[in-house]
Amino acid sequence: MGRTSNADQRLMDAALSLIWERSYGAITVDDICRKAEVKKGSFYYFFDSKADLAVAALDRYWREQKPLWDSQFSPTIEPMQRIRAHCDAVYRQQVAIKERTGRVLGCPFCTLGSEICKQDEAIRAKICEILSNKTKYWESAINDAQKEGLAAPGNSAEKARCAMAYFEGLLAQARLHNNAETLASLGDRVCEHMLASRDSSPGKPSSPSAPTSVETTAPPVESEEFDPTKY
Amino acid sequence: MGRTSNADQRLMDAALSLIWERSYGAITVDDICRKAEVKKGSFYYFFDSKADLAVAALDRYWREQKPLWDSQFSPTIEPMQRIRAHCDAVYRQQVAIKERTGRVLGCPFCTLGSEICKQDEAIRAKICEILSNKTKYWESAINDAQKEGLAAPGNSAEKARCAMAYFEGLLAQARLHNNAETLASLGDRVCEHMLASRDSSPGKPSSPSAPTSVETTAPPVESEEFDPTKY
DNA sequence: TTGTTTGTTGACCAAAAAGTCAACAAAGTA
DNA sequence: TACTTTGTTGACTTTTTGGTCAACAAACAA
Repeated sequence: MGRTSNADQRLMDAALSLIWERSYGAITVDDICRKAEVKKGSFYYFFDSKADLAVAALDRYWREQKPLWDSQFSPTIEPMQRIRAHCDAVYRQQVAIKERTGRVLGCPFCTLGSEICKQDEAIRAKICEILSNKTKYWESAINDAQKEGLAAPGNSAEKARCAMAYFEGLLAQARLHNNAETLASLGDRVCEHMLASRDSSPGKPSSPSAPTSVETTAPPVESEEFDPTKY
Repeated sequence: MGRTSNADQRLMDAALSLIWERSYGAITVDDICRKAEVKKGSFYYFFDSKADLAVAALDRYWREQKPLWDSQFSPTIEPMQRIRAHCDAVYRQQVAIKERTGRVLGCPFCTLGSEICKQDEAIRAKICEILSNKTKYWESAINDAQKEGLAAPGNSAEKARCAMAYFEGLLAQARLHNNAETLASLGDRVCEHMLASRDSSPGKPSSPSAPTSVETTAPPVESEEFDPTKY
């Protein structure tokens, strides 16, 4: 066997919380080691780099959260109630986080995803994978709600994608303004949105373009030379 | 008078485009100088730090964009058409950006705001200021639409905030997945959202809590010690 | 032409960051 | 007990980054 350790787990915990609170680019390997109370030598014993650790930390966090999602989105619960309860839980989570850290932190996956989507493909792919899993819970609830006439008809995958965009947009706003109270009505707003939104492409029965697919076409040329601001 | 220069403007342009394409934390002063073709000595002649430059760059970009917004949201245009045209323009902009850079970049203000909201108060405040300006255009269009019965009644400031959250959420999603085509229906979705969404607080005629106000209460204690992941 | 103001440059320094490694320590095992 | 595996440590090197500065250059004014 040999010596045992949980230093790798302490590193993942520290990395996730620092990334969530600050940002990926703002923290260093030393910061993570300090918070985890692990020496740098041990860091490189377990992980190749900060990016490598980040992927592991995200994966671990999602695996930790999954049972909660399974219970919140249990088929034994009324479909719209699943989403409402989830939103309420997220609201309470953000309030609690603010009480401890002084800050509303929003969604770590979306915040980090926006930050590094160009920088690190492994992290981006992991975030897409997790978000795609989350979407399945929403989609399933919407399907069930539609069968009972509790949600507007239409492509449920598209509806889930849009509802989550709305949900995540409100979370990002709360983070920026450091205001959790705008999330008090999160469940109301999101449920209302799904009740109302018609399908944007009513003629098409099945979606021709997979919405979760990743379109990572190569840049046309060295992107260093281009200037996105010229529009 | 003395020698003239546009190095400060080249620096602002370079900074904005690098931040937009990559992220704030991923770029260095040297990166910015290289792209702007300015030596580091000149950088520090004009700006105190990367954060200082970022604030100036954001301000400059918004002042450049404002005339476009004024024309898109002109009162001479049908209120819902203003929002639709704006969404369409953003869609086309993102397509064009992807063609040149190989990437859908989303909204620089929201991406950066999410990244640095805890890190740099000056940048955060500037972003809030700009976003608050943007909200005014949406709010005014919604007010006019409500007068004509083209949008659901209710607190227009709240409605503008939520519509923008939805809009920005879809943009962030497009950035993460590097897929501009999900934005093709941006205008449809956003307009439908505003047509449908009732007021979340129907009893209250005026909003008691200002939604744009920034709630920056001090952290309860050294936030270094806390762990947001324990929820 | 001299002087003043404004901007430019490259060499330089200091600090911070990443990354390496030989020696050591703890656990189980033959 | 000796051996093997697994993990820890702190001192170390290298690289990157931020930041400074004296000397120089261009523009205009007296």
